[in-house]
Parts: sequence; structure tokens; C-alpha cells
Amino acid sequence: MKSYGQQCAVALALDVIGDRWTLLIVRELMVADGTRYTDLQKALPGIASNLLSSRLKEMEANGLVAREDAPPPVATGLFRLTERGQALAPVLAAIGAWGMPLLAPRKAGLPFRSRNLRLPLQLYLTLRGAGKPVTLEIETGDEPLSARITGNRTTVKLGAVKDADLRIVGEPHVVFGLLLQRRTVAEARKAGVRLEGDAGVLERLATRWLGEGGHA
Amino acid sequence: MKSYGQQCAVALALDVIGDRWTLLIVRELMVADGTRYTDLQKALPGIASNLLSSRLKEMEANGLVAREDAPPPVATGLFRLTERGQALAPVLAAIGAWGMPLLAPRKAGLPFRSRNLRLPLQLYLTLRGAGKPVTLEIETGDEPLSARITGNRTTVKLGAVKDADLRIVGEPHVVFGLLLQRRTVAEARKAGVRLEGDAGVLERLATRWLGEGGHA
DNA sequence: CCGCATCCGGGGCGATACTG
DNA sequence: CAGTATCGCCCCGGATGCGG
Repeated sequence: MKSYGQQCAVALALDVIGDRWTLLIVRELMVADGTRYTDLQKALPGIASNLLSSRLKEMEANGLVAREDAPPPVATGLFRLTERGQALAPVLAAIGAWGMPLLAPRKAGLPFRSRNLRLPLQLYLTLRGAGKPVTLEIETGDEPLSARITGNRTTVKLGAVKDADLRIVGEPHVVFGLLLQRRTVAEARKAGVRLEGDAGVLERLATRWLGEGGHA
Repeated sequence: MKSYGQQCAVALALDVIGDRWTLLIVRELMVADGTRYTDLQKALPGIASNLLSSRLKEMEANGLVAREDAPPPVATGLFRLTERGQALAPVLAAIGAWGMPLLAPRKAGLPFRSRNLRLPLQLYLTLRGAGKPVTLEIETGDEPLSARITGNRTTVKLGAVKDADLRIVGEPHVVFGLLLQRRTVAEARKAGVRLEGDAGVLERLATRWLGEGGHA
């Protein structure tokens, strides 16, 4: 991208992260650090192969991404965020919070993908006070998710888990609203959400960031 | 811009604000709400006339911007941020904070413009505790600035002011570092900054947001 | 002057094909 | 699997024109 040529922190930042696809690549690496080229392609439907390739090179040159030559058995390269790349978390959080209302009017037929729940849960979901970590299994959209929420950090992975404290089953936007506390448990149940396990752990969850915004 | 076509808050947000120039237009309107077309051009060196025009239309269609048909005497149109547009402040704040370190290696010969100080001061500068508003006059870069910091809000305008509590004169990056509290008063003085007036008001200033990052 | 609309050259982007 | 190569298109940047 051509530089804006301004001595301004926003403009200089956009010189680096303003290219098409770049922030979405960061988003993907933020939630699944250590990712293969092909998995990035799958996570970013519509990106051209050459674009992904050149973006990754630029991002490496700009210090956002580091490539790593794989663990011994397999012979593939992995991409990781550097610390500087991780530092983009507040940027994604702010953009995501602002974009939340756009989720409401279900864009005619845009498919919902469970994977897209990973980032908001990782960024916004946290534990109220101290206490034992909470493990959730979330059954919505096209594939199951599991989330582990500790005091410091929330990590979300694709796939089920067996030792979950609570299993949540239901429509994507309702489950989303419940987890981000824009819907009460009662509302969620009424909208068809099923809770299996210790529903009490929901009391121990909190969200950060979400200012006002629409009803997801 | 072509949509990313993902049911994800970040992707949907970028569908709206991800276009080239869009966020810089928001930045400009954020700091000088009610701006004329021509003044936007001057604030965005390098933007093509047709691009500015079409961006403003898109932004209006997306509810970020409203055009207003001017106060009676003059016959020009003004552009304002809507509430939805104002809600992008945290996005610009996060991007700016991330981009701050990029300011350090003075991009070979990029001219420093005082106007570019307005946003960071407006976003990050605040008053410690309660108390009377503080008015600063800042003499650095290509034109003077004045900032009024109250409990709620900081507003920065181009041009001098007569009733300032404190006048600050010096090199841009040093003045910037002083105001954002990355340099002490002693360091700033040593770097050639002159303080005229009640230097004590500096004690009453605080900054928000700035995490770690390089030395501006 | 102010607020665009039009035209034109260049480059970034998107889709597909191809290779180690 | 992990990219590179190629090609058409459209967006962007720069200049000019034009009505109010």
C-alpha cells in the first residue's frame, strides 16, 4: 500500500495494517497462533493465494509475523504473531466492538461459522473475580467450540472437549448474546438455548469492552 | 470495497471502514467536526478529489457522516460525524496507540504538521481528578495550537489563544513526549522546551490508553 | 473559489493455473 | 501442501474541466 505520507500515528499505523486482508490475517493468528498457510486460506474465504503469500511477507518484513519451520515430524511452516503483532489485540477489540451492531441484520444468507466466535470470546470474555477456571463447550453454527476461561486469559479452540463445566446448545446469535451478556439466561432459554451441566458458572463470567451498541 | 463476506464483527466493520482514506477522514472530522470539503482536501494531502467525494458519499450511506447545508451567510456544505461516526473514537485511539512507536524513527523528511497533534491530545489527554479546566497554548511545528482540557473532554484548535494557563514552545516530538508524559519536565527543558506561565498545571494532566510502546 | 465529474495511466486485487 | 505465475479488471492517484 502506498504510504499516506503523514507524520501521524494513525496514518503510519494504517500504512502497515491498512492493506486489505492484513487485519483479518492478524485476527486469525490471534486466535490460533501457529497456523499453516493452508489453514489461513481456509479461514479467509476469497483471498487469492498470491495475496496471502505477499501479505505474509509484508507482515514479516513489518515485524508483525514470524515464520517458524515446523515441529520435526511434519515438514510445514507455521506463522506466528510477534509481540508487536499481539499488540494489535486492542485494535481488533475496538473494531470488533464497533462492528457488533452490524451482526444484527443477518446479512442475507451469509453463512455463520463457529470459528468466528473464537475472537470475540477470547477478547471479551473474562472471569468475574478469582476462582477456578471455567470450561465451556459450545454447540452452535457449523462446528463445536470449547472455551477455557481463566483469570488471565480466555482460549477458544475448535472441537469438543470432555471435561466441560457447561455445554451450551442453540442458535448462534442467541448463544453469542448469552455469552456476551446481552441476553439473560431466561431469555436465552426462551429462545431455544439448552444448558447442560453447571449453569451456575455463567454467573462467574464477565465481559469487558462492549460499550453500548446494538443487540447481537 | 468488496465485502469480505464473513459473519464476523471485525470483517463487517472493515467492510465499512476498511477502505483507503476512510479512517483518516473520520480522524479529521473527529477533531474538527463540521468541516468543508476543501478543508478535508487540505488535511488529507494526496487524496484525489473524486475519491474524497465518493468516500463521503459512502460514509453518508453507511451512517458515519451527515452533510449539513451550512450556516446562512456562507453557501457551503459542512460534513459532520454522526453518533455512529463518533463511536469510532476508540478505534482511532487503539490504532493511534499502536502506531505511536512508528513516529519515533522520523520518516526521512516527512514534514511534521501541528494539526496532527490535535487527535492524540484530544483522545489521550485528560485531567487528573477534578478542578478548573486547563488551557494550553502549544507552539511547535508549523502553526500554533491551543488545547482546553476539562474533566469531560479535551478540545484542541488550531491557532493561538490569549488566556492560556501555560505556553509550551519547543521541538514537536519533545513537546509531544512531555504532554503525553513520556518525558519529564526536566528532560523536556533539557531538550530545549520553554514553559511560559503556570508550569504547575502539567501536574494536573493525565493520559489514558498509552500502553507501552516506543518513545515518541 | 467550492464541490464535484470526467478521463487516463498504473498498480493492487481476484481468480485460475501451474510447479516443487 | 505451499506457494509462484499469469492475466483481466477495477480501484486509486493526478490532472483537467465545469457549473454554481
